[in-house]
Amino acid sequence: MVTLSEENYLKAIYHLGNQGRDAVSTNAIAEQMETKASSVTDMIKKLAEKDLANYVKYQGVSLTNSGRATAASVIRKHRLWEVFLVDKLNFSWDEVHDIAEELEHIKSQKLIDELDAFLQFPKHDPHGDPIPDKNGKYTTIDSKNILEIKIGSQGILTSVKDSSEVFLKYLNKNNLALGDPIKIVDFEPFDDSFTIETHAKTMNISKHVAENLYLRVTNE
Amino acid sequence: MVTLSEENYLKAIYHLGNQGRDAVSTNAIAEQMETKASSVTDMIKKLAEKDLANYVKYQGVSLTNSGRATAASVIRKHRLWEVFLVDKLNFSWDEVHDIAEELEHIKSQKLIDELDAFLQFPKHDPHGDPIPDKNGKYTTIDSKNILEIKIGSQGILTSVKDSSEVFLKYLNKNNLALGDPIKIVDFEPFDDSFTIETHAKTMNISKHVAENLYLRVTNE
DNA sequence: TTAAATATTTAGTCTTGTCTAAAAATATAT
DNA sequence: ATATATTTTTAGACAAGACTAAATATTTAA
Repeated sequence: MVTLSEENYLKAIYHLGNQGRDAVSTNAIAEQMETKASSVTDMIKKLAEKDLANYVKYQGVSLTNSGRATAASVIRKHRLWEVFLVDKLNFSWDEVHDIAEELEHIKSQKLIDELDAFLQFPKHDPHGDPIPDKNGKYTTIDSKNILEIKIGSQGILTSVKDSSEVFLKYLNKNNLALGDPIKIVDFEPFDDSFTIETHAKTMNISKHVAENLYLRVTNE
Repeated sequence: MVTLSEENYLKAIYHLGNQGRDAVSTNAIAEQMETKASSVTDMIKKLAEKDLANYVKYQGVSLTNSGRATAASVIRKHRLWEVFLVDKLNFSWDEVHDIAEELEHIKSQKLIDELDAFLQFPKHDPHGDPIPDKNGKYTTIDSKNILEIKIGSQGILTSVKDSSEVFLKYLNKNNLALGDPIKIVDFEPFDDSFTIETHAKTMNISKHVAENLYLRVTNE
């Protein structure tokens, strides 16, 4: 039996270290989970005890196959519930994260299978993140963030890295949504900002915004 | 902030004592919640401290308006989620209770409002129990259990008192479902059993079954 | 290659919710 | 009306999960 708190730690380790394969530091987990390093050490020991994590003192932690499967399952549930909230219950993409954080811990295999079918087996959540299948596998779209794309290229906005409410509301305000075509028009070295063109509008975005927007490049 | 455990105690008190208005004994709560009387005493003190319950030592506990509203809200969520599981996700009525016990604690007013609308504002859950509205109010159907109904009367099965899996599976096996017309054909004083007629079939049911079936009498 | 800085772990404490065993109050029965 | 039984509360303990402060490793820099 995996507790709610253990599931949250597994998720953090999964996200921080290449799906939990790489060793992740105690401090990195503490920061991600907004908790103290000593609490992390305590929990890591419990995860190792349950064979969910590989732990060597002072050397960080990685996930076992079992831990990775559990983490992927929680993430699958989180993202499916997000799709449900947006597609069926009229939530917007900036409102769903916190509720999905609760729903992801509901324990029922049939529930998640039926929900998946009800939503017609979506492949991505409302922020463009891939939804793992029952075996934890998912296909990643070949997309790059704007910092990595050549000036003059065009692409389709496929996902956002930061899913926080404040960032998503910024995108709403500027009429940017997943699926929008975007062209990288210019780069300004003084402040590392970009000029992009979308729909009919041309706008300037900061480096901080640019690195959170991922495009599937269609035209370079 | 009301914790998950507090919500469960409020629900128990609500169910045991006329929507929490009557004083309920410590032992009754302990039995309902499958816990120990000493644990109940501890929790009751916390509920009283938070002004969710009225508590006088050795005299039982009842709910305050605030406690009653919280309990009704949890029950509302439980029953709406049950409708969701049955109507949208192909669950049968004997599979939904345990999952709804988890879902009822998800905290989001918008979630429950939107779910209610998505389900088209259902008035009853899959077991015929009424769903409280946003203010905790609900209308009860005028129904009676079979022990209270005259021999020869007919009615429609509107709800079941026991929602346990084992009882519901018994009803499934015997092709009894909410909405079915039922006629009380005979009573056998030797073992307090009843003969009932439903659809084309005549069957015998024990007293224990009879007292868990509620009918809206149509014809006496 | 040591000294200083940083990261991690340990030890001890706290809160929540539970438990057992004992004490106290209430209810029941002779 | 008093002894017995039952119910309820109290006292003390425990597990999970978190925290602070102190100790120990590891990393970085002079």
